[in-house]
Amino acid sequence: MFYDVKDQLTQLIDRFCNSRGLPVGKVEFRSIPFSGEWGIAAPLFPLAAADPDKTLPVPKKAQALAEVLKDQVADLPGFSRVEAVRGYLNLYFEPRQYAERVVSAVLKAGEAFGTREKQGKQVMVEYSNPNTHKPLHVGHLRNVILGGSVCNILEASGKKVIRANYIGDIGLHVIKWMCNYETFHQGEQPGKDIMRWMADLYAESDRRFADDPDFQAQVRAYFGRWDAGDAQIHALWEKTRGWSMQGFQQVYELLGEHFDRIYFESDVEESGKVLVEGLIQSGLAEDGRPENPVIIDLDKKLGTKEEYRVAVILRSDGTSLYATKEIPLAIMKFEEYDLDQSIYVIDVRQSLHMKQMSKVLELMGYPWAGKIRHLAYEIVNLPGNVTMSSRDGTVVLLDDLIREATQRALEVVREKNPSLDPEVMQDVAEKVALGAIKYPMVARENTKIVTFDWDSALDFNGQSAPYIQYAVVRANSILRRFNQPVPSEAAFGHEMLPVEVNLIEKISQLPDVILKAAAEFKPSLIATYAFELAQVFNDFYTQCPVLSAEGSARLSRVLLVKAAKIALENGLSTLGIQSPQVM
RNA sequence: GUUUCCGUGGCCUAAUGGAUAAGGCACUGGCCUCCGAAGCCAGUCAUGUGGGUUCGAAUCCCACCGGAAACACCA
Repeated sequence: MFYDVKDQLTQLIDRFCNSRGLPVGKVEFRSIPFSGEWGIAAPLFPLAAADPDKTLPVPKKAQALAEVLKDQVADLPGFSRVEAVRGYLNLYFEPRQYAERVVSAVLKAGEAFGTREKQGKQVMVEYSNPNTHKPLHVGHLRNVILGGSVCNILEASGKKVIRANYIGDIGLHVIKWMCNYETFHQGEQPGKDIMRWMADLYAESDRRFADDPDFQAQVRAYFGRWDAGDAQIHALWEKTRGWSMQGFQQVYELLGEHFDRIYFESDVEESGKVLVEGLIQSGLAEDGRPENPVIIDLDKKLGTKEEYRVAVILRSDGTSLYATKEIPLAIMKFEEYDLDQSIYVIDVRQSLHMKQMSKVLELMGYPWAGKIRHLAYEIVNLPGNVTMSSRDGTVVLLDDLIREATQRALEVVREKNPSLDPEVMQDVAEKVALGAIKYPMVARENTKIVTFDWDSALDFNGQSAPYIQYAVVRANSILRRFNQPVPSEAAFGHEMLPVEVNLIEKISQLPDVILKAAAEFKPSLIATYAFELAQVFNDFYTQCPVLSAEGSARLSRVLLVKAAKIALENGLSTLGIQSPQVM
């Protein structure tokens, strides 16, 4: 916030540098540690190091520069105090003015606080990418929450975002499911809980396929009929895929996710095969059929060594692969939309494939190939660094997790707040449970493995979404008791406590945090910020009376509480986490 | 073998190259006649190893150690 103040300062420092023959642009601002008093600091070491006059060591030179600059900036308006300490020029804001500016800006912007005007071209983010006929597990959750959150953050930073979902609706897993269904569950219909039903049948077909050679043979025959275009099987496929999509839709609604464009794997299979033929014609791809697959030897083409390896783009029997379909999909995206960036939220294990794909597109001559970006994230493991495996039955199904967490949250709400209306209770429990589940998925860096364990997933204390939500509820409680309309212009005439200043400072950081998170595709920055803001708010809450405050402090603090609540809610919402008003 | 990612207290995590490395969990002890105790306060404990770059390194570079992953027909 308050770039104008920083601009003024920068100009002043630049003029100073010019007059002294020092390089311009060496001075950046950061905040002063050890708060209590709000201000910005300029470390002068880079400037000191750039000074051609080397008679003084850098730290001493920095201190000398700070002292000279201190006098120059002494009469800038809006600052209460300037000091030169250990090579830093520290400027302390006039606290009242500062408080009024921050709080008024937040109250005025409301839900839009922290978001920027739309600017620039649109960005597509592909995420979620589930397979039909299969259950969703905690690994899928990280993808959905990370992808959705990145979309929210990009939107808040001013980008137009297209949310894309690429559905795996064909392949062996689908054939297995249908073959099992037709043989053992002919005519059955999904109940209300479609995902659970589909998942149970998938597990059953998977088990049969692994254990029963007869069933395996049956599935192979079934696959043959599918390939031959059997009308009955295709009709069943359409129907069962529809069930799966309905199930996904239920989950997305529960998670608060939506998509603007859905691509199906089946849509790009044929065009992929056609493209492969073209690649063979143009000499980029080598056709090794019938013994070997169709490949592109990228290292050979590029003269690199063990860097791009060999991309296999069509099986030796002519059937399609992952890579076969990725190429037409990427093209389709750029044909349909004028994109500034095409982002793929896909786990880190596919890094080489993503690298190969964008290189192939580049070699094919598409000028936009460089706009493709793989947003890699690490997988979700179990304690002891155990990978979840459906074969070992160690996967944690999303369904079970949500159910369990909601149940647990409901018990806690009932215990903490027994007088609530049962419907409100249920609503609160869902928001708390979903928040608790989502938060760990975005609270660590994308490249770090998330370890899932039931204890911490169901723990609503400490650094967690419920902790942050609780701060919102406390703030709301004060506002409810205040029970008067809150003006959007703040005035701070009273002597402020350090906790108040800290809170204001933290609130003011949200816009910058969002911009940084957007630039780096890191929701974790906001997750950390929101928690810290909640901590500072709790500090304020325990140390600073609001409704019982004397004189003008009362209204000022009410306004501050409102501003804090807005910042907390806006931070959470970019993470896809809702804020209950009571809990 | 090649490449990528990770390594911070007992466990998990944070820190635009900048000031005294910040939190959470767990553990121990305290705090509800006072705006909601899902909270607050207090206490013990940390940058894998060795070099280098820099005025300054958890952060950048090199080597090594430890863990994970990818590397021609699964996605």
